[in-house]
Amino acid sequence: MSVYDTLNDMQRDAVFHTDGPLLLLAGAGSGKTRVLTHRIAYLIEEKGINPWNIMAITFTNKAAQEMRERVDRLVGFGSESIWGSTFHSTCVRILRRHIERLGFGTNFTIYDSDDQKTVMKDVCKRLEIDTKVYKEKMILGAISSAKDEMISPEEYRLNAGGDYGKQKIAQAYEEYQKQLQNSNALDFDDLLVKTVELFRICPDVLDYYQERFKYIMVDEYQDTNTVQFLLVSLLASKYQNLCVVGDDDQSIYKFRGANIGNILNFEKVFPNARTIKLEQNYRSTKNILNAANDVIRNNMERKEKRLWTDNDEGDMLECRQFMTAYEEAEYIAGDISRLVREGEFHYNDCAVLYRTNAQSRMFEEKFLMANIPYKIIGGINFYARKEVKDLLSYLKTVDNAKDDLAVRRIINVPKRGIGATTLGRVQDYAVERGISFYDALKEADKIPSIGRSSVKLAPFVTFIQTLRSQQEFLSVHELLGEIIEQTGYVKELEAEDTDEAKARIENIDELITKVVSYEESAETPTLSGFLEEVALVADIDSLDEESDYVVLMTLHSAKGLEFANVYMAGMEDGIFPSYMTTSSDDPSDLEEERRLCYVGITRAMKRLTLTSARQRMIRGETQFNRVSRFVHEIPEGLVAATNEILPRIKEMPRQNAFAQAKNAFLSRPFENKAPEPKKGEGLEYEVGDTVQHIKFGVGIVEKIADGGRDYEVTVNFDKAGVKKMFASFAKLKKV
DNA sequence: TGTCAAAAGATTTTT
DNA sequence: TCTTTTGACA
Repeated sequence: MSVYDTLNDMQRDAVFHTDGPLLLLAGAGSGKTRVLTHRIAYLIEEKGINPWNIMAITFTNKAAQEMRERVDRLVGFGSESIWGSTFHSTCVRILRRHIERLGFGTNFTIYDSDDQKTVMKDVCKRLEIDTKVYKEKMILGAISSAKDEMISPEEYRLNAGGDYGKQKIAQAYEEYQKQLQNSNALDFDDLLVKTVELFRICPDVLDYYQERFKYIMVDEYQDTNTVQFLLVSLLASKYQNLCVVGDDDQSIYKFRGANIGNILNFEKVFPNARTIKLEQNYRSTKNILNAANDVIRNNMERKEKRLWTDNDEGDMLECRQFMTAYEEAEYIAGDISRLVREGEFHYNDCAVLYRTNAQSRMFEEKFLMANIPYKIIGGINFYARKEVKDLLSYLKTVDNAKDDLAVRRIINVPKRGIGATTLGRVQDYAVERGISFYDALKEADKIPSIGRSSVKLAPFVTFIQTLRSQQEFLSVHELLGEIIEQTGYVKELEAEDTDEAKARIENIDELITKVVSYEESAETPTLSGFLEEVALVADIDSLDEESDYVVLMTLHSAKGLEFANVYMAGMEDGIFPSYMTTSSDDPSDLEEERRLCYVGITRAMKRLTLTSARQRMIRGETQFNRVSRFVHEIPEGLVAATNEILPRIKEMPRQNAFAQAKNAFLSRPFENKAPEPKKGEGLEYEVGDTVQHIKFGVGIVEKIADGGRDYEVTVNFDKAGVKKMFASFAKLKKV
């Protein structure tokens, strides 16, 4: 009996197929993590591969950590030398060693989206781009998409042709890259782009990593974009030992450049690739899985497959509509309280999933009132909060004074009486001489236009220089402490004495905790090391299964997780699927939403509740929404409770909203206004048969007529008399 | 240079 | 609705 005997045939196939390219199409809950960990274990134990030669790319840092732990349990050694991380952190690690070949310093900083926006604002000002016409965000979006496809500024300009707008973007793109280079900074996309560039320009470096990563595994492959694909194929091109795991039905990041072609064309790029499908689900009950299957079935662009499970039928799905989002949240809070009280679930078995982060607020409020421990994942990244970023900027300035953004962010925090005019003059001086902003500050007394303002700048420079000189004998948390002390940052907040200020102090305390725990866990803790770790953590990485709390997050964040008891909230047309996709003329947008719904449903192991509200406040306006079309795609037979709304109306809708409101009130779950044609399947009864109807009772079929898309059935009911109805709608059962 | 109020913008999802 | 940005004024 070996550990591999517990796998099913398909899984075992995948584990034993170690050499040559392998495409693993793994449905939701089909045990792909098990396959990956066993595969790694097999490589190490049976094939004698050095763990050092194995690379596993996962979607989050947490997933990588988990994988390592599980391999450790199987093999007992070597798991720590497996290279397991996300695409982004992999690239950072490589670039820290070799980026000098591309003209950057190895201590480059990583710009987050806030930083990007600041740079872009500056670029627009410099190029005199009217940001009312070309929004910074839109330009950045265009640049990001270009980078996803490895399009350089020059190429972008050439592709733009005579299009004035695109020419402008090309200009901005070029200038933006120049600015980043000057600041020795890379944005998220650059991490990938520069790594591919590095491999292309330096075959010796590529060769080194090809030798290093003889066995490569990529998880969540359906969400990789073109650059990521290039990166992987470059690395794998020598030994071809590449195993990618994905599920086209769970591709939910197209908006971020994910290229589903990476899955669909895998066999073309690697002609001798083997494909293995995992279709047995081990996670969910039959009812939940069937619901998921019936929803995803409506997508046209997909590889046909149907997951199955040996698990029990399980409970029916719950489906509830409420008057307001308020009541919806109250119900979910109450339901969780009840289930925990009755001992059926723990808090950490429960998750509330929603489409947009904004929806979390209501739940937070209700959970607080109901005394339910909870954790919200996502929203504003911890490290993006103002107070945290301020302090990090100090650390960054000490670490790498080329990071102009960090320097400029903190130069007047706390207030040092340094204004925009002075900063502009320093900036001009820096540009003139081709030196960094900070270096210009150091020479402030030599800048003639500044005059007496240089007196204000000097203490700042001295402060940073002092910290730098102390850096070698201070630990990171001592350094941070010094900054907080010297700047009086916390003192200032304490003086404010507002709830908001208190929350900020808490965040700062948490930052200190994070620094300390970094120093405890890292082998050789350094300032740069800490800053690097911080730049790439996702909120989801902080999720911990040990703590007993309910998790609240977006459907996107939920990918790859599972919970015994799942609530999908805000199941309303216009929310989910979002208004943007329902009004889009590209039907594939809606299909992505449906995949997101599929991801949501398949997170649930035992119990799934879908909720919606008839009226909901959005941006200060009351909206009336119908129950989501996705809910209608779930067969009635799988659902227990449906619409239990009491017809009480708290306030009359405004006149102009009346028609909209009427529509919403008229819509009920499961009353499909356009029933799915099920003609092809035929009917289980014919003329003369006795049938059962859910409402009208027993009757005899008198006539079946071809009604075009559906059959029109005439039935003479014992009690209700003769009725005409559509077959797929009436759901008649033969008795 | 700093403060306050008005105006604009946002809400689709994220490394 | 709530937050962020802008602009006027002290």
